[in-house]
Amino acid sequence: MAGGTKRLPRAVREQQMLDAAVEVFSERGFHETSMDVIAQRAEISKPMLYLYYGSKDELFAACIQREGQRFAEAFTIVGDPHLAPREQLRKAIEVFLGFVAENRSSWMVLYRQAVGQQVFMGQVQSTRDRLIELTAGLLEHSTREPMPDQDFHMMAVALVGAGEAVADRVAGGEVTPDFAVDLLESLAWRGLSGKKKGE
Amino acid sequence: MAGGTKRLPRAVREQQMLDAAVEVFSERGFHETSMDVIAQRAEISKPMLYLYYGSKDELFAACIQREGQRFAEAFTIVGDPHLAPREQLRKAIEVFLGFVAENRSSWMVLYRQAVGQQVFMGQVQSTRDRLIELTAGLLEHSTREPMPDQDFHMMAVALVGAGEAVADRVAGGEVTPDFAVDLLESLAWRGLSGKKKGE
Amino acid sequence: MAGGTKRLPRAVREQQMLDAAVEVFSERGFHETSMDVIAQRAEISKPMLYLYYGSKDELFAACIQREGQRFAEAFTIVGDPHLAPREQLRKAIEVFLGFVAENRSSWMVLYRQAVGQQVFMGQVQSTRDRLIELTAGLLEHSTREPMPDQDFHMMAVALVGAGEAVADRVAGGEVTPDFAVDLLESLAWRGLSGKKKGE
Amino acid sequence: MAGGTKRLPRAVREQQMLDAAVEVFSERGFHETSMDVIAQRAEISKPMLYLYYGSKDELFAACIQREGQRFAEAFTIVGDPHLAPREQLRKAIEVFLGFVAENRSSWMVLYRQAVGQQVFMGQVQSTRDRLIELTAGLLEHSTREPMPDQDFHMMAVALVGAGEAVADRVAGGEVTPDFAVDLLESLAWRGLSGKKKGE
DNA sequence: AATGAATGAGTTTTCATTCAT
DNA sequence: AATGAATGAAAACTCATTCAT
Repeated sequence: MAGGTKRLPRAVREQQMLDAAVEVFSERGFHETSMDVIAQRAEISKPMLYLYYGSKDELFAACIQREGQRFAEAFTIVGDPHLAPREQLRKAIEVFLGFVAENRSSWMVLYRQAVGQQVFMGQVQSTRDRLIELTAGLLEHSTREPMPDQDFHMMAVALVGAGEAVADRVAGGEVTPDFAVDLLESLAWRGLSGKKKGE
Repeated sequence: MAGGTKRLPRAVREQQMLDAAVEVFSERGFHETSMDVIAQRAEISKPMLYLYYGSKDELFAACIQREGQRFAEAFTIVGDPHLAPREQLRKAIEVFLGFVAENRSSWMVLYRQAVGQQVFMGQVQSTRDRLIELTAGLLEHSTREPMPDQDFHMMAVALVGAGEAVADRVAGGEVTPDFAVDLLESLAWRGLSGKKKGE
Repeated sequence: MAGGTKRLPRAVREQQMLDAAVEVFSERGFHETSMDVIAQRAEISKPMLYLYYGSKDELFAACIQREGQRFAEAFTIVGDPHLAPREQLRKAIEVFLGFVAENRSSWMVLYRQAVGQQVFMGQVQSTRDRLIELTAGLLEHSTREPMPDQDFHMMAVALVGAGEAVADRVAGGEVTPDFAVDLLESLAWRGLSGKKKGE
Repeated sequence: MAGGTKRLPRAVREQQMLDAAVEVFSERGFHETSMDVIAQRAEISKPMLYLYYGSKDELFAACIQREGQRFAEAFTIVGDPHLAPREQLRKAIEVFLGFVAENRSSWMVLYRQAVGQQVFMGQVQSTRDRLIELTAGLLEHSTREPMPDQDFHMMAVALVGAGEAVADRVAGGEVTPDFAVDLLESLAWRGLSGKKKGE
């Protein structure tokens, strides 16, 4: 009878909770965040959190999961076979940095939070691996240079690493996504030898 | 039977403690590590830890500090003016990955641990920044392409990011340092356009 | 076997905890009392104490607060304007010593505990000050002697001090409240010059 | 050979330590004071403290002891049989408040510190008792009113209580010793009925 | 005579987690 | 379906106290 005790369908509640969790985790970090605070933010009681997610770890995992999902989905467009591989690579970089720029508070921080929590490293790595494989594939189709797969893979590792580093700066507002895209693309294709600003 | 409860001079104990701390922190992560465990590993009592380092945070900071120091020192060789800038860059990459390969359990993990602990980000960033500036300088002297400083800086950010990503793989034993050095150098100079294995 | 682990409404538990806390603090003193012991005495778990009161200091403050409150309330009767000032003063002394006699284990000891704990001195002094002002007012209206306010105030300080000292003896069972009331009243009015027992 | 390690005769060291201890205890309170700090202040090592005083409690006891002694000694003058009893009482009040005024940082605080530490209450009480007996004796010889000893004793309790309360104000600088002496003497002899300022 | 080095034993405090309603 | 009430378990930190030199 008292106000505020709504009966909501499960799916809605779940999202409401994840929203709150992502928010708080991203603001304060995993360990600094207590279940109390998440419950408060989600405007539900702690037992509800446990009913739906079982434990703090599982809740955090669910957060990474969902955000990773959204991230991955952003890349579906890249596979467009109408585009030349080079175009696809550029597109991929755009999508990546674009996503980061628009979701800094949620994804970037979750990402940076999850890294360093041994327990979740696996999940992060798996999201990252998907990105690396995607990149490796694009590289392979974009160049005539014949290289062993292994090389493409490691090159993709390096490029994604570069991308993440730059993404941090984008998220921090230190560079514009546009500038960063050019820079990364240029790095990928020509390294220092051919970088020409704005070209 | 265990190593003996000797009276050691302060300086020695300090290092002994840091050794243990670096070890445990690197194995379990900052939050998952209790002072109790560090004390056990160092074969001393908890109060000593506090006597010497004041708090868990300060102890961890001291770890980062020392390892960062060692890391930085490894680079002193790079400044050698007898070498051409390109040689210097290659040398720097070698040093970087070499250090990581030989200190995986301590530095790499500390590095990865410290990131994501808001409080220590500053310290990590400052070590990283030194590396970035060093790199930016090398880039600037290695190319004839005229670019704004800002561009060199961001390019260095990207390269260091790539280096860190590759370093993770080196630390994980997935690639040899040699291979990784070639790859990074190649990326830096020619990007994909000119990568030729073993060249 | 022990009193039962029931779910009690907040307000009830709060009092239960304060009761236990006052008891233990009064028996052992502030510093000698651990939260563990209070929790045991209250038959609840330590986290509850923290949930309700936040910290040991705050809990102790709450104790002083509540007991000070009860003490102050005992004096409401004194303000009765139907009584002559002299009657009021006597009444006040009666109330004061009566309260102490009946609440020795809680108030007197808290009072004596709180003094000497720098942090809580303020709170004690403020309760004491109320008493002093009350007394000063009564003195002022009870005598024809014109004196500066300052004098009444300091005289009240002295009388309250005398009252506290005697109260200690009352609390210790060394004198009866009745005897003590006569003595204090006599001291207040005539000093040694006119003390006549039972007059 | 290094400076500062003097060999001092036992008696000197003892006083040096007590001086430091009284100082620190009075500044910070018993529980808030650590042996470390006392040792530092005394410019000796902690083991010395233990060698000389055995334990923190014993050290504090020694502090009270010494200060109580000094206090008691101040009263030797009072016993002067050349003076009339009334004069002696006035003198006693003067001595008491004078002592407090000049030793506030040491004695007053120790006094206020010791009260409330159950363990030392006994010692404080015994110093206080000496004062009360002294006072009771003076009262008995100062008045013609015949009263049971018990009455004199309790009257002395009250007066000493008043004295202590006023002493606090003197120590706090809220009143001058002179004013306070008049007030207390007046209270003792005439109560409110006859107080005449400056008379 | 004197001390730097070392610790056992507690204390407060904080959470993730679960009943009982 | 939902929650206020409750706790077990552990972590950081402190201090009086004692060796070994």
